Amino acid sequence: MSDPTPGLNTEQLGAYFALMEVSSLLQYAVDEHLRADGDLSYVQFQILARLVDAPEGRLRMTDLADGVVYSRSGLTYQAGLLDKRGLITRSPSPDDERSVMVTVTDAGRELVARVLPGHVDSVRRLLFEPMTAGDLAALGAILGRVRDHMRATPPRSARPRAGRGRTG
Amino acid sequence: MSDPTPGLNTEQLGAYFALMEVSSLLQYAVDEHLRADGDLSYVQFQILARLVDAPEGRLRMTDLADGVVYSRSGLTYQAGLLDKRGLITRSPSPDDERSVMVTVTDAGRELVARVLPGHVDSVRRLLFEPMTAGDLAALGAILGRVRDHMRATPPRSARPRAGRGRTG
DNA sequence: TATTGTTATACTCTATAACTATA
DNA sequence: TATAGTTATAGAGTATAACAATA
Repeated sequence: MSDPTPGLNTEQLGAYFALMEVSSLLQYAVDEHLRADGDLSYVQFQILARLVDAPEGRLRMTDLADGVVYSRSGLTYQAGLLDKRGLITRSPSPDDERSVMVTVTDAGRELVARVLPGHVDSVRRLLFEPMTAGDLAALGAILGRVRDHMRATPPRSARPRAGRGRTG
Repeated sequence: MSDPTPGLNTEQLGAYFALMEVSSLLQYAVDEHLRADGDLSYVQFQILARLVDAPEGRLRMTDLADGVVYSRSGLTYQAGLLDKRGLITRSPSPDDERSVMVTVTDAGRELVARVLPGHVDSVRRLLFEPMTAGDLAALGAILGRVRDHMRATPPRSARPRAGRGRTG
């Protein structure tokens, strides 16, 4: 990786490392906040945030698993934790008896509301503070394109969609 | 997060989400490869790569812990695994009897060499394929600046440097 | 006293596989 | 048969605290 980089030039290598370090530091900082402010992991926050954003505050387990990179059992585990804390409820779906509807409770909404300002504040301080308006536009455009590309690129060996990896 | 976003506008939110998703997908893909090609986790690869890059292929434990986001005990654990596999050796430092010098073995170097092409290839396919030369330059510049900013920004409550988090 | 590193330990998270039930 | 979800279980990883040795 010093010089004889087989395949990536210096500029690419720098961008790659910067990306990984930035996201890792950001992830770390955000996670720390969520834990301190609301005793939530990043994953748990994502689940709650998705529910808060969903119509009527509810989604099926499958829909949740589809967004959060996760195995089904992992989601069940996390949902169990959130359920135990009274932040969500789970009930059988009327449409499809196999499905489980997950619903945010008021307590869940309150927690998200309580935690969001600090979360957003970290992101602004760490990520956006050193950026110009032009940087923001460029970054958003580039990363948006990359994300679409990644979503469209099969993980080398095609895999079933739901649960982006290692589905049991 | 739907509309009444307290503090981040739509553009910022989009860039933030894109960044997190891109890095998460990339991390995931790269990790999968390292495991398949060399039975290495990303962290283990980072440790080996740093050693390969170091003069004479060796670093003190502290220097390693300083680069890889880690607690000391976590590094000891990982070093133990790499040691057991014959990829590194550990020996007391002649200078400072407290320190431990970690050295990559030939087997360690070979493994890194074997794994690197696939690693680099994933990164190119996923991250750089959809980017123009201009994109690359812009991304590198912006993220480089952000990284420097993050490194300089104390984690809200100042902390000792080594072991970027929760040092005992 | 501060620093370096290890150990013991407990805990969180994730994945796998087997299972139930509905479709 | 395929899909939705749970459970049991095992394994990887990480943090904390106590510790030993050296500075």
